Amino acid sequence: MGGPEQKPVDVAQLALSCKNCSLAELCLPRGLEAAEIDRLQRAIAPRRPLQRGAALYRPGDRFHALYAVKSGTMKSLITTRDGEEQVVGFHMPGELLGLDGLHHEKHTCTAVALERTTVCELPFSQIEAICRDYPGLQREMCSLLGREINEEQNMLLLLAKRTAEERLASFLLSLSARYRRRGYSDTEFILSMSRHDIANYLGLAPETISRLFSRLSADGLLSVDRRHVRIHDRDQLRELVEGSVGLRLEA
Amino acid sequence: MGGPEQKPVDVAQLALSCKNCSLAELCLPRGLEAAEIDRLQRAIAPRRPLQRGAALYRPGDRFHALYAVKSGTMKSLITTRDGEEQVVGFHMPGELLGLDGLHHEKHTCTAVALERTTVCELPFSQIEAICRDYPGLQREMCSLLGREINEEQNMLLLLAKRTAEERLASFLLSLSARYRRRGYSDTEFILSMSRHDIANYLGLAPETISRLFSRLSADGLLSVDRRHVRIHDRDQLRELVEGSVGLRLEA
DNA sequence: GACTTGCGTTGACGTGGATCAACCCGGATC
DNA sequence: GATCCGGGTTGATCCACGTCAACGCAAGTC
Repeated sequence: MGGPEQKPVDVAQLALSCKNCSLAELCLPRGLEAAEIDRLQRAIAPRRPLQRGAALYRPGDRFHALYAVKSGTMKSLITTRDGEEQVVGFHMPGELLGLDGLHHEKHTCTAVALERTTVCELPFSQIEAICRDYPGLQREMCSLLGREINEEQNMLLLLAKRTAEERLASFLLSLSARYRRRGYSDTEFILSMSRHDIANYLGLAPETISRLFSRLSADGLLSVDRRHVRIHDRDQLRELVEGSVGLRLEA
Repeated sequence: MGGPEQKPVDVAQLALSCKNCSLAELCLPRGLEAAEIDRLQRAIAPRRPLQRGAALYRPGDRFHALYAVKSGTMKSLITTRDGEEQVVGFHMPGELLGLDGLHHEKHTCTAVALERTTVCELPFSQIEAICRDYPGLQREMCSLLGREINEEQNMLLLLAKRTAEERLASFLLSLSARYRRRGYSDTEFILSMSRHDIANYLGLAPETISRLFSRLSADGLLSVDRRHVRIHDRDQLRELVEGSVGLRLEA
């Protein structure tokens, strides 16, 4: 183990090749050299699609890989002893999950598919090995972990300081930006998660989410039909997030 | 750069030697081999103590090192454009800070000393270099980043789901456990942060913290005098955290 | 020892969002 | 097309906590 020739390249893997992947720009290999990408994609294990509701891993499962979403959406959640759940993240195509297993080499989250979802499996032992030879990937990994930490800190602020309305507006803008990045419309999209999941994630009751959607809708900021969302006034939505205070400074 | 002999070893550095350090067990080099520790400690830069209120780094500062607290306490906080602050962590002796700078190589937090505090500076370029040669340190770094992520996820749950009382109880137990780990009393200690900081960290108002201290005190769970805390009934404190539901299962 | 300053406490009061409950609706099943 | 079912909406009510305001007290500072 550790040599450059790990596995024979088979057809299934070629189909998953990072170069051919439409998510190439979003995924792990941002800013890596060709040789690094080559070796990384040789490490990718093929995986069958997950059905809606299926778990990719559960708390206590041995951590052996990171996962990149190819299509579909997943959620990560932690569970307390008495069965209470906290959704800690949603993962869209091109986004990574599994970092919760890095400590102790055991997963602490449950990862569940919100719809039919396929993921790339990136065996962690391979990532580690490549990191040793290519500092570029090591950098990339650190940056990625750092981003996760920064994002969770922003989430702490959201939960500690924001009103329900600000939280939902912020959530919608985040979704919107993520859809834009991968080339979809940023003003019209389908929520892949239930009101219940959104509420849980934002530390609110599902009823509150429902009422807020109605209010924002009545105010003309957006329209909602079931899980179909269309944003009409992104600027005003953004003003809600900024808490109406400040930021008029630079206008 | 990159060779084994980076700098001449001087007296100041010897004084900071990881081997002599009373925090040896708590700090980064847990589970590393002698050679790795040797090289790591040669990289440690000496630093003058920070006065109470002084900032170690600010948002936008170039990230070039991680810091381990040697004595004193620090807090990390993020700031919004309109000056709003969110405390995202407290750092006690033996604990690390600076991970917020890993993404983009710029810090996003402000790190402030809560009292006179000294820190070890671990230049990140050195850590990276050593990681390449010693897989043990690479593992350690990943584990450490993973722990940070896990802890922040637990914090999300705390903010999203817990009542004020549960939050404070949880915070006190966390402090208590951290004091114990470093050999201090876990039932009697001095809070190095203000009520304001605690409240901010826990997403509450300072008045609420004050009232809760009074109540817990009246109920005999603990006694407080200014910043001096003594825990009388740790079990009952723990019951508050568990939310009174469940967990009676295994008793 | 008077004066300030900043932190902490306590009380009175108002409210944002949780909770409880009823109902609606679209999609699946037969 | 009747039945069921899970998710979503809406309304009525309640309460945990924020807000505002007054006050206490320790530690400087002159």
